[in-house]
Amino acid sequence: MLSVEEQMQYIERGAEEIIIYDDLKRKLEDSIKNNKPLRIKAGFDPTAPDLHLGHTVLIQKLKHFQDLGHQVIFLIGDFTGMIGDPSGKSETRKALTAEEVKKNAETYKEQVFKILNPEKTEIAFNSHWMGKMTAADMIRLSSCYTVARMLERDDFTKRYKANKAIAIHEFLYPLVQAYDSVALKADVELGGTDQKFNLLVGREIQKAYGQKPQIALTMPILEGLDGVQKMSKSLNNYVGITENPDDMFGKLMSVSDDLMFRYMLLLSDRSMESIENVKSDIKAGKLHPMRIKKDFAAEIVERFHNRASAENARKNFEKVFSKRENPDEMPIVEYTGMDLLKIIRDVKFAPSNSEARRLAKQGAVSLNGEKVYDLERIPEPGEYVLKVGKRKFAKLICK
RNA sequence: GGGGAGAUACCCGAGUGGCCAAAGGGGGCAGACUGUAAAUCUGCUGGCGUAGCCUUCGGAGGUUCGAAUCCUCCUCUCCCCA
Repeated sequence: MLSVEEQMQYIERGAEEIIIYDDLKRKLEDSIKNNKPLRIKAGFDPTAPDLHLGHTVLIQKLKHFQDLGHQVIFLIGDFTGMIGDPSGKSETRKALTAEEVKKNAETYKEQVFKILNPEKTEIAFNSHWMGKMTAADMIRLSSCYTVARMLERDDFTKRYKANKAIAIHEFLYPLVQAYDSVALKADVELGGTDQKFNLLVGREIQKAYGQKPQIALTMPILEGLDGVQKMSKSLNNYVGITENPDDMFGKLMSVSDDLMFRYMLLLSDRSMESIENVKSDIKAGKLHPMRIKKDFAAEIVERFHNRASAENARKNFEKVFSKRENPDEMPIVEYTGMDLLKIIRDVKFAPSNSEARRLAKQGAVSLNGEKVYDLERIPEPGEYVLKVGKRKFAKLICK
């Protein structure tokens, strides 16, 4: 086992904040002394089973702990998921059934184990203990925390001040999450910076239940492809880890140069130093940012797929976007006597006729490279490449 | 329990009887430019057989030639007082 200092160095890397730093050292010391691994908890919401790169920031940190020989606990918040959380700015989350949760959990495992070692990972569902909790238990739990302290949470304060609704059960969620730490006897809980409050509540509740408070370790929130808002599925600015190589590569290439460095810091294993070097080389004109970006995109694709598909994605990208050629592979569709409008609708290149007409009007529709404005037209029999917008291609066979 | 304010398209938000498919911004999409960068510029952004028609302004009724706008009831949210 590595020394405390060595472990700390590894743990600290990329972390936003560690509360309380010195306590973590102490826990590590004890762990070494007693040859007892620390219990590292991270919770995930089962409502969105598709993980994206934003989640992987946290999962990689879990992996670091795992590499150091600690016990990683992957907690699935199925209890909360089954209740459904109508809060927040995003649309109402619907309550999930037990089956859905189970299915989502399976998907989760599949994805997470691309990074974590399944043999060494403990998977927990909070319904195991939350489901058994009685109303009396819940009230007892609630009594451990005050409204004033609850309102310290940033988003609660904001919504409160902005006269937005806060439902009572939203106050309960942090408590439930905190109680998970009690049930799991967590030594450390990981979360994004947006989880800081909840992680801290965990400390308080653990104390109230006679446990030593966990260490709260926060990781930065990864910005989405827009570079401003956090990466999330609902904002559609994400790169899913199960996406196909071409999309993954393309999305990573569409990112701004500044964001690329940020991604490198949080998603790659490159050292801070090497990232700084690349940055200054680009500034000095020694390196072309596009080259670096391609290498980086390939690196990520390789992690979730393999080397061959990463290289293939790079080639496809260069072909379609750099050289403006057609991709090697595209869906083949066959029609007889159908006009373009219907064809475009049929291949789902446009969600409505109006939208298809709009696209044509704007010069976004082309057949064999020639722009088409009249969608009523029925193509002569033959083979065409139909292109709509920048990235929708189909091989069209008309009879 | 009492009093008041409010619910508008993906989001924010203007609109208080016809000129409203509904200003403006954000987002999104498309085109130009490029490194598919970013930034910028331009256009589009409910649906349909695009002439014109149909459905939309929390929900249900009503008044009116005509309602997002007026009335009644309902649902939900916020504020103040208790």
